[in-house]
Amino acid sequence: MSAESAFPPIDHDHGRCVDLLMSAVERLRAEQTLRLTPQRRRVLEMVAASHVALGAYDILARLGGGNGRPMAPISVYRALDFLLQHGLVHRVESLNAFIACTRPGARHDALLMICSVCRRVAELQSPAIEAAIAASAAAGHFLVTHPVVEIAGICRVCRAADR
Amino acid sequence: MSAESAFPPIDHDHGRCVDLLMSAVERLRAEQTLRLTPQRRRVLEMVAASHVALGAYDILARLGGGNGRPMAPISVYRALDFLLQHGLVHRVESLNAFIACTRPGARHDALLMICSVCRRVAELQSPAIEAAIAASAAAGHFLVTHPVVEIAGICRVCRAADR
DNA sequence: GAGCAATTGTTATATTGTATCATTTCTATC
DNA sequence: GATAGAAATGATACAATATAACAATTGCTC
Repeated sequence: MSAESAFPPIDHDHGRCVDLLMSAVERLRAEQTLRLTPQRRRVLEMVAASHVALGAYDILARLGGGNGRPMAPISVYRALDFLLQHGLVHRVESLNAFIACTRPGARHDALLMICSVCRRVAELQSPAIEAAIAASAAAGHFLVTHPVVEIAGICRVCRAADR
Repeated sequence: MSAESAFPPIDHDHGRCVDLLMSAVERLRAEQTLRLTPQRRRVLEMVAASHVALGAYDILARLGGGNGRPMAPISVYRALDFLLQHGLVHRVESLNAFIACTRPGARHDALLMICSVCRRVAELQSPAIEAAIAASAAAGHFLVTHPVVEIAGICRVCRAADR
């Protein structure tokens, strides 16, 4: 996702975002062993449907009236763990929340920008940041397993709206 | 703190680390309005005494037998908030925990490396990482207020011990 | 359809963090 | 030193996030 499209207008057609993600997931599923059960799919769709990071209990609340009785928290966490492991969602550590991955299939660490006004989270691509982290780590003989980069601030849309 | 000294030997003289921090804090306090009350000081010393990030409830447990009855959680959080605001500790988002700042006085965002083996956390200085983040943000017209960088991995000491 | 692994259900509980209002302590000023 | 306002702390309750443990079910393979 380019820097310019990272924070789309608030009222854009978000259905397209979801469709893009789900079709990417379909491709993955067709190719191989991705057991995307109905529950997992519902959680993924829920996360994908939001540009705002959702907490596990947000998801839980919105899934309530699905089939029968509401899911237990542990079930949501289990679904999220699965989705995390398969690179379909990212955990936002500084929010204790989750956001859909914009590049499913390409397993990667996430660089996130988090708008403190509209609360939306955008995924960023930056070889420069990754390289700088790798260089620092190497200098300290530190073996990187999972870099977390979460940049809090104000997105271009909210900055523009503030004038 | 240089990359080489970021993760000192496990058995180094950690008293020196604490002393260095506390004397830096003393200087701050002498210079100006830093109301370092006994409670706040005890929490700071507790955090400074550990290379491992401490959760609020860890601190709570260790402070128990101080004066009279144990502190309430809210008191620990209040002390931590104060210390955060004055740049004496950093919050480790991915651990829900806190680590002493190694450069008190110089208000700054923290770049952290977190060893998943020994659980120690080291603060890193890297203009390159900061510049790369600033550049990415600028490209996306994103106004950075608080960059979070927490690099999980294995420190040089634990890597060496693993051979 | 029998056996095994993976998933989900159920219940309970652990961990992390805040809200609210009362009380105490500190500081500045008279 | 008395005193009033601000800052800090105490006390109680509760909210929000996350996991443990074990039972039941589903799906896959033979």
